[in-house]
Amino acid sequence: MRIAFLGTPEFALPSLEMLRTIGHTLAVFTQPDRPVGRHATLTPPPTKAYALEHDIPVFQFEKIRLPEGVAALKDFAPDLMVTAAFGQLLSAENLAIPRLGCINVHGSLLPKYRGAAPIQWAIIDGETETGVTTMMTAIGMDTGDILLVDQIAIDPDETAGELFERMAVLGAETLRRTISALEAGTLIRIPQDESQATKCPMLKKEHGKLDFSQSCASVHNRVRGTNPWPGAYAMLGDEVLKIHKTQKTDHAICEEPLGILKGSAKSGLFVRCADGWLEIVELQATGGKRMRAKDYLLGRSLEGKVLL
RNA sequence: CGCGGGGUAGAGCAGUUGGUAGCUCGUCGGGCUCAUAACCCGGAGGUCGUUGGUUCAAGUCCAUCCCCCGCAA
Repeated sequence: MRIAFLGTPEFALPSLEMLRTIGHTLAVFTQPDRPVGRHATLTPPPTKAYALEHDIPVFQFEKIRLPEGVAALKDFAPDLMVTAAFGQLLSAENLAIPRLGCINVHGSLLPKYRGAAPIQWAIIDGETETGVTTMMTAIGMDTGDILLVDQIAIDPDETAGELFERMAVLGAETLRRTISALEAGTLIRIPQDESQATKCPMLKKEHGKLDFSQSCASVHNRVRGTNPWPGAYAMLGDEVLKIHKTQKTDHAICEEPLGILKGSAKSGLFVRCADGWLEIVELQATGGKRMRAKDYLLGRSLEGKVLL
């Protein structure tokens, strides 16, 4: 088949690779190169880099809904369109181009966690299970009919980055099964139950701000759900302290103020949350490298200081 | 040339007005203890990121380059 692949970040790579390996004729449509890093170096999206390596034609549009995007799609004349973390909304005109329609790979058990960062939000919310859903792309935000679903368990200490990798691989498998069912004519479309639908917002920097008036579990989930991006943090005086990794403890609590720190290079670093002490395992001070909290404490003490 | 912090022992840091480099941990050896994230004694380990300059003397001042990181995007 001729397949137009619309995807941008790492999450889309395993799916793209799967399609190439199977031997479909591909074209990649992705976001324009973006400035990245301290010197704002213009960087191509991962799917573009992959496509270039494998001689797959690449098209980049700010908005594929606009006439040039539509024209490019029509020009490629795809049988099928596949989207995976594309990052742009499609128009009815876009969707009408491929004869077999458009399939989306989404990182949640729809209709829950519609939106931009379903994997992270599932972890932040403390979910123990999530999954990949393939669906017929519709005009709304992840509202199309469900095709296939694969569930996956979330490890209690798993970070969003780790789950991302596993789900990207799973997503490719779910997509493979979906397409082969499509070719076999055995796909069943199941409308989403709107009453069960939830939407999650795009993740912003502020979503990484920790709140120690919450439970240890909530703070821990926030830390792993925002790792590696945007990263969890708290204020230590007027400096930002990034917190990369935490661990639950069973330390007894008294009347300590929330957010207060205790510990040493030997024992480790602990912060007081609503219902207990949470160990801070890895952190990063402003201007410093990411390091184990115990290493950080070799050079300076945080005993009695308070995180806000 | 977007703003800013930093490169000193294996690790994390300190180093005051320029004058033979310190702290905590680890490590090695010895001791003590029922035991310990315990304690005591002793040792090894650094041409202080690069290159050049100022000076009787530079980790410390100046210049340059390399590398790491936070913010912003």
